[in-house]
Amino acid sequence: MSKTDADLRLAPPPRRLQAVARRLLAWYSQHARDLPWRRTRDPYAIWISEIMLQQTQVDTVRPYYLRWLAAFPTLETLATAPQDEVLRLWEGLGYYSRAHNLQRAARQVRERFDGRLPSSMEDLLSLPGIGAYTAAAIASIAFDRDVAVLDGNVKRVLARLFLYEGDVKSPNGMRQLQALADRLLPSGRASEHNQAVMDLGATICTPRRPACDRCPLQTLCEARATGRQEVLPIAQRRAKTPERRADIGVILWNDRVLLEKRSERLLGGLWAFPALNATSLEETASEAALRQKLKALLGRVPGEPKLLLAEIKHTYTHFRLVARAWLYTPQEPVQAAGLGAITDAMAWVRLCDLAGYPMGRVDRRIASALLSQST
DNA sequence: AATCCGGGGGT
DNA sequence: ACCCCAGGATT
Repeated sequence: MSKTDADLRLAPPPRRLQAVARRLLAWYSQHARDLPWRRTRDPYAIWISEIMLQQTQVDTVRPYYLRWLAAFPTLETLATAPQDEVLRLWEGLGYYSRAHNLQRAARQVRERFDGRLPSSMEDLLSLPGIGAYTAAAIASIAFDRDVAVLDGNVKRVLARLFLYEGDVKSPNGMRQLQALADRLLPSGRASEHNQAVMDLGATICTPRRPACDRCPLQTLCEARATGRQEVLPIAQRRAKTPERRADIGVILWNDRVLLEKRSERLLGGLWAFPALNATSLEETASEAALRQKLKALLGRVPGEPKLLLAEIKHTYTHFRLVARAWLYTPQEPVQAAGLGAITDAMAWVRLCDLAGYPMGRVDRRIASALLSQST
């Protein structure tokens, strides 16, 4: 294995690490944020918060966390909840596999660990949805284990503090920084220490325009000393997202609309209006092609679209979607053929019940447009 | 190692 | 328009 120049410099002496850790704890004792999941020692509640906080900011998570704990106060209530209810409470947070994995893990904990969340890294890592970061966070915060977390905040703080100029998102960068985080961890104080580094990254050592003048580590920071705090950490840029188009069918029959339950990985388990997605980047989806799909679903043609209900642009992680939602109001009864095709993955849903069906952003906005239009 | 997976917030 | 976020799973 070859080490890069960036790696070679990443070996601060123990004395300096100690000084950093000491100042961090002192700062945290005065400036810790008051967060709902810091008012509990319940491992289940801490687990929920950590899953919600994956790739999601504190202010976004806060209301979801409170609502979730009210609906599912214990691991047992989560394990036995209907999937639609779990997804409904997750709706809007994104990365819906997190919600699926939470419930799968809750059921595994019931079977394998007597209903109590395990405290060892090995057992935590064996649960779905729990990776290196989350296992370390739960082990340290809920169980006071001496393990160091490494998340986006920690990577940024360490890269600046110790002038790490490698790619912090590469496997090698992760390895180097995890080793450094491990060395920095003061024994017996993992919970406070980990949260201190993350709070510092979230409030002082921010991605842009860090507030070095308020930083407890300003005199110990190599990036600050060399004026590099705005350019570190270095991470590879993501490619530009392509654009895709879709035509979406809103079939209104009496006071009901047809929904499908998605089985794809994207938005899996959520309900959606029947859609025809363009298969290639250049191809334009068309209302005519959508009508063919709807005919297959209904067993008959849905008729001409009554109107273009909405045009919605939405950005996902890897593409931008431009979607047109067409409203169809078939005159002939569709239930004879339609209900024959109804499975667990399809439903004719009353307009007043739409809120109870978990959906992604695009379909929820279509549902809102439909509700405001039909009143 | 690269790609997929959402949605919101900040600049 | 672009980057970031208390990342993990899959290929």
